[in-house]
Amino acid sequence: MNFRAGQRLRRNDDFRAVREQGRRMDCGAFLLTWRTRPADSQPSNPRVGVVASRASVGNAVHRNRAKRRLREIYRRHQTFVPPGLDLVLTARAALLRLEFADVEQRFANACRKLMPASPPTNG
RNA sequence: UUUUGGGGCCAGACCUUCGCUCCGAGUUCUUUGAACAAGGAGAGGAAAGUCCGGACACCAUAGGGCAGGAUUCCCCCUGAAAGAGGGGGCGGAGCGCUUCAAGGCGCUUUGACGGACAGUGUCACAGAGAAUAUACCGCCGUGCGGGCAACCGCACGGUAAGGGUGAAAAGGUGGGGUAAGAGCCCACCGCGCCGAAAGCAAUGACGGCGGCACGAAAAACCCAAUCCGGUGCAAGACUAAAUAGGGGACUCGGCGGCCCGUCGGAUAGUCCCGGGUUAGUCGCAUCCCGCUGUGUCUCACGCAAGUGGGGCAACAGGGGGACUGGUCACCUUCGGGUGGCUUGAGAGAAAUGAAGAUCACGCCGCAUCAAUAGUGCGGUGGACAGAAUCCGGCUUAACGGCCCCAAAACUAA
RNA sequence: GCGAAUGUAGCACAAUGGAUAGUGUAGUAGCCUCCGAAGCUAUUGAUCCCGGUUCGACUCCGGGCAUUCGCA
Repeated sequence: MNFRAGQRLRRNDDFRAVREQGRRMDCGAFLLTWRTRPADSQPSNPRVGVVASRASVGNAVHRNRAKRRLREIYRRHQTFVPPGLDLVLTARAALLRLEFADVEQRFANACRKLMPASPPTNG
């Protein structure tokens, strides 16, 4: 199960679009934000961006660690995410205190709710 | 053996499965190019803070002066340089010994360690007096008055010994001297000046002279000496794409604190409004060797420009070697060795991760044992912290372990 | 990453190196009022931290911490 740079959000515009037009779900350890890409771009694999701020997580070591855990969880469960979606995972303070399996379970539950949803797009 | 202080080193090891970044033999797609991929490499002692110093890049050709900033420079050594490191000298503080005391000697520790007769300013409160010293109490003398007297009061003088105030009271201690006192005189000490053994030097054993003339603070302004052009890899270079050859205002400008000087030139420059691009590549990666060039130091020749010799190694180029990891071949006393080839973290919303197992280590509990140790079982812990242009320092953070040195205490011989 | 600036009561600001660090507002208690508001009186509360210079530090100097800002 690969997870290359092409599957990640790399532009500031992408992050801003997800944050302004997307829907949110609080999963305790992290905040899940998602948005369907516009119809003109061909439907492809979902993309994801990971955010861990210094204020909520801590110093550089903890920020890197939080992002690695979120990336690893997404890598294992990316088949649950429908195509054509952009996700943003924002780390919360509790992320590094919880067990890895616990956080993994929370992401799987969130993806199950994600399936039937049809998030609004601004045409 | 324990404790304390100082210095140095390490920052658990190994295996399995999946994954990330870079390099990539090679394979496929008949090419430009794209996809897949064996294999290899992949965080620190502080990568941190960004406090100093450089390299490198651009801005003027980086020149002179002023302004501004930094440092102290008491000396020697190391270093490319440094608010860098090491050693010494000098001073402060503490402790011990000694002295009547001042002081001296030893040990430890510490010092942003030039200058307070170049100048300006400050020293609150308290206190009589705080920098041209000062007479409140006290001490002493003379005169007058009172009292039998001891003595008391007043006035005029002398006096810095004593009290008291303060952070600090204008050399200290002892003796002589005096009406009482005072470097007024003497001895020792301190201080200043001169000479000087020794030492590369700072410094200075020791000797002589001066009777004291020199309060603190320059981390107040300042003065002296030395150094510094500015900006920082988001420096900067190149390629591609896109938009526009707009509108308005002003003027010689480049010029970065200012001036001189210098350079360029109206098809010029600055500012504002509006519009567009904000994509990619390079910069961007081990260490050593002086071969060539740059730079720098030095010696010889020369009036000079310069020429020649030698030293240093920060930068550019080229060559060679070493080390780390890997691999292949050979040898082997099975510890390893020799040779060939290859590699040297380099991201860009930013790679080194996730899960599991074993061993070693620390701590806790239980069992075994008379007790400790040891052994067994179970639990638990591993900090501080993540490269972002590179290098030399400084500072700060932190769990634990090992080694060395010094001091003290205890035990044994 | 590189480079700057600022830290004083809960909040907004003062203080030449020298009394017990002030002012407004907020808080608490009391007075006033039928009850509140306003007003009056009293009171609590602070120099970001650690060192150094000085007789004496919010102030001067050094180191740390925190916050804010700028640069393609």
